[in-house]
Amino acid sequence: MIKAQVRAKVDQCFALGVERGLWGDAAAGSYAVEEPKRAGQGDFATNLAMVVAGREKRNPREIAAALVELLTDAAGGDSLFAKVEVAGPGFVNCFLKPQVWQAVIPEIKRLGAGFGRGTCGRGRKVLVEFVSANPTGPLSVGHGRQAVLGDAIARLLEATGYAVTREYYYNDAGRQMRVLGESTRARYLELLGLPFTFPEDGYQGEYIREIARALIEERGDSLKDESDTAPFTKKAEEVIFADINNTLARLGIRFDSYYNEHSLYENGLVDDVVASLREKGLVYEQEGAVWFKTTDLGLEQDRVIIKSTGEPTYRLPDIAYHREKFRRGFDWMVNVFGSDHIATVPDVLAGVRALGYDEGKVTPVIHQFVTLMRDGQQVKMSTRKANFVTVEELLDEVGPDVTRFFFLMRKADSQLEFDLDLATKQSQENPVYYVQYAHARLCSIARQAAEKGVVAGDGAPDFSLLIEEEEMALLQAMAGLPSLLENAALALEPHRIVFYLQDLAAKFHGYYNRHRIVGDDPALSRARLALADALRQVLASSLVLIGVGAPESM
RNA sequence: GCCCUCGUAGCUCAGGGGAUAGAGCACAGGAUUCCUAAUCCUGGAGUCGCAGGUUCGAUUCCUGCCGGGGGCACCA
Repeated sequence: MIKAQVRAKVDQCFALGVERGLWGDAAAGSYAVEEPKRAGQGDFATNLAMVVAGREKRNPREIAAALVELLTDAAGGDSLFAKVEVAGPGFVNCFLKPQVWQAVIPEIKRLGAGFGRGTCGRGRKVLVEFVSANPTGPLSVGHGRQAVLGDAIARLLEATGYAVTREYYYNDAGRQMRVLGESTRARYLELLGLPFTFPEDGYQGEYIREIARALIEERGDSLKDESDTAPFTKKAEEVIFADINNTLARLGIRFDSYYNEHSLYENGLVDDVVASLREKGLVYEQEGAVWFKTTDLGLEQDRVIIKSTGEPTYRLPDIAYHREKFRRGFDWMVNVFGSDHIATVPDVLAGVRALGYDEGKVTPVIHQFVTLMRDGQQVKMSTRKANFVTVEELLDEVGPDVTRFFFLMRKADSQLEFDLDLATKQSQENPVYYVQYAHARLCSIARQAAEKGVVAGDGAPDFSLLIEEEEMALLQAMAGLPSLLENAALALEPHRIVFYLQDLAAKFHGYYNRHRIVGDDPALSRARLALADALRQVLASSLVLIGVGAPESM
């Protein structure tokens, strides 16, 4: 990694300065090496001198000058640097020799799809829990965002050396499912022309009717006198789960495990949590309910964990579930969910802490809502009335690539406005096609070159011919993938990949329009072709990270 | 009332203790005898919500206020 090399050089010179008494070591670790935003400010810059000056009340530019001397001296003949200079209030700007950047091409060629991937996860086990929608209806666009976000986070972690498990947690018992069964029975009776009562808070979607219809086809009216809702619930769950999984499959999402809340009860793990908490004096009874004394754990109010009806609230199995995650040996647990569930976090973490586990290993990723825009108007959605837009419909309309890309265009914290007008555009300003087109264009160039008998691999391309401004910019952008990927993974922020792709595609399209890749000069053509091939690889690898296709032609 | 989150260009959003704050869309004009014009180039636009504080330096960190969203159930 080039940045790491520069960083190492700067660290080395900082230490050398300490050794020689040029400055103290108080600034160790608190200065930065970064890419300046502006052209002319070098490939990398460090604020070391300003940090030192701040601590020692000295003139930053003087310290910067001393640092420049060290960097140029210590560097010696085979230095990374072409030029190092003091700039602005005391920045030290480093200009790298072109060959340092040019060397990224053979590096990419050598590593192929592995370029950019890292090992900072060191094989640690991480559990990414997402979607976790109960099987009561089709996935809504909110679930869609979460599904895509969770999967992309999982991909980032895999690409940085973590052993990832994707898990879907669900509950197929309880009130919601009962209501689902009752709703299905009501539709069943309705379709048979029999008297029925639809539950007040029932599920009104058309999909319930379809399930009832399927039930009639299978079993006729044999269930008309059934007082138990179980057969209805069972059928509904079956159909809905199949539907959800089908939608997820269309998005390219596969789970490694489905964790059923019910199993926690069957194995006595829920009771066990209550017993453990009770032992620690964190549980008490009041008004027929069982309370968790979260105020003892620094929270504002105590919470009911078992209702007076004897049914646990969602908190209790959630705590038990999280304890199981720890027991299953995960080093890190990432929970992705919508901001409407934000309130559950502190209670569950308090439970985890109370049971003696390190809550620091649990990282919640909370995403804000999605609003759909069509014709400049917000599409009104209401789950209860079932006039919401499903992921399925979205996929029918714009396809999986656009769906995934758009859901990842914003950081999780931001509300996401999904512009259907833009998303359905088959051309021009649709950012998905913009990026994919760059990839397709590169493939096309390679095809054309092959026809003409020019191949990047012919002989050893002379990369020193790649000295155009646009070429340097592309090389630098490509070289930045490893650190970008690592940072995005650690921050659990896949949107950074989307911005990276758009930037890379823009740089390429600009380059393409200005310079001919396969031209009259064979040596230059080979070098540029090698650059194009590396770029194609980087685009493809980055697209894989967000689960979007890399078409070879469009 | 309390908690979380967001507030950056006309719109949608990146960025982030430092050097002239970015992109896309929208708008206006221009580019193709040549590797895909699903492309490129040029143009304008912002007191980075407001007010204090910390700092050599704040749009970035802290506090308060204002505004949008979400939450504060014996729903999940």
